[in-house]
Amino acid sequence: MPNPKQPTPAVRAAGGLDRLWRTSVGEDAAFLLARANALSLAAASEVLSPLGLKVRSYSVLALAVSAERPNQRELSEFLRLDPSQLVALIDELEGRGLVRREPDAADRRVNVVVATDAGRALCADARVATERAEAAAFAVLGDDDIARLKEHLRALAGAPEAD
Amino acid sequence: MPNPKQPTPAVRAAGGLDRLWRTSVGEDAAFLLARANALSLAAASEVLSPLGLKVRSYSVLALAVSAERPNQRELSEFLRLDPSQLVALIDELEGRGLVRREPDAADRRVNVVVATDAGRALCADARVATERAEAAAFAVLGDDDIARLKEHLRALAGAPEAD
DNA sequence: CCTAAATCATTGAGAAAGTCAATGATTGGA
DNA sequence: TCCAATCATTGACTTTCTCAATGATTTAGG
Repeated sequence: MPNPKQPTPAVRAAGGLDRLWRTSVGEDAAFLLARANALSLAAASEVLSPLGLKVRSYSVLALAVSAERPNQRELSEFLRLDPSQLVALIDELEGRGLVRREPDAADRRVNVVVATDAGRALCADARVATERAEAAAFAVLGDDDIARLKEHLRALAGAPEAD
Repeated sequence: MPNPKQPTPAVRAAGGLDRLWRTSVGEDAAFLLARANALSLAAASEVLSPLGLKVRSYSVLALAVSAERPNQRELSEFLRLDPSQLVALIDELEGRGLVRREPDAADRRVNVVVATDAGRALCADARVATERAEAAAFAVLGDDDIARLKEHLRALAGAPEAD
């Protein structure tokens, strides 16, 4: 039996990365957040790609589907994207007929981004796909853990207090 | 008093983005994760930049400081970076004398990445800076909420079970 | 042994994403 | 009416991501 004090080459080869988890980095909340995010992002990307969507374009589409009629600046701020990235994103969605730029009646500088019927349909599909993927990614946690986690993330993410 | 049924232009102009939080996107765990991560990343970047570090290089440095003597493949897997990105990252740290590539005695293909004394010193500074920033970013949560959140994130991030 | 397949670090190229400054149209306030 | 601010857009530039290919080395099978 190998000496457990020093990790043997065999241990290092096996499952393998556990010893790095024991470093300070593995305790760092920012790192955990980044890693969890990377995994969830990868899971979502995978199920969205057959629909011709990326996580980014899906976020825009989903907000365009909502009744809130967001404009580009609001999307930019909410999604933390540069306004110029929004332009490209919306150009692409609009080119595919999923979304429309509607001039704001009250302010002609502003474009409101609205989903078309095709956009709504695709968004619905995308939503069931990502919800399934999300459920799988979060399956390591129990339902009330997930609920608690979401509450905490909402607070961190700067969501307004629940009414 | 304006009719609360329809958001008035005044409301939309004010704090402003609350109504987007009420969409399905604002309930999506993946979105919350992404947004919380973006904020924590921005906070860390800000305090690291005066030290000449980015979040990426700090992660590598912190792991190089640990006693675990990670090699490049392990760093790549743990940090979810392409091996080629590690090369560039380590080149830069090594050029600044913060880190050293040591040939692995047991396998000559492998480089172990170890921090120099200068690297340890800088990492210590960076650590207090990021810990302070992290504390500020997580201050909206109470201490035991933070502990719970970290547990959940560890599970999501694929950390091994605690012993 | 010896060869074949696999692994590690590296290079390089091209796509995607992020950052920033400048512009034209429009609005709102002094 | 004029001036500063705001919105969407463009363009340039940097950084990051993703992939395929390579040389050195190790491992496994015959």
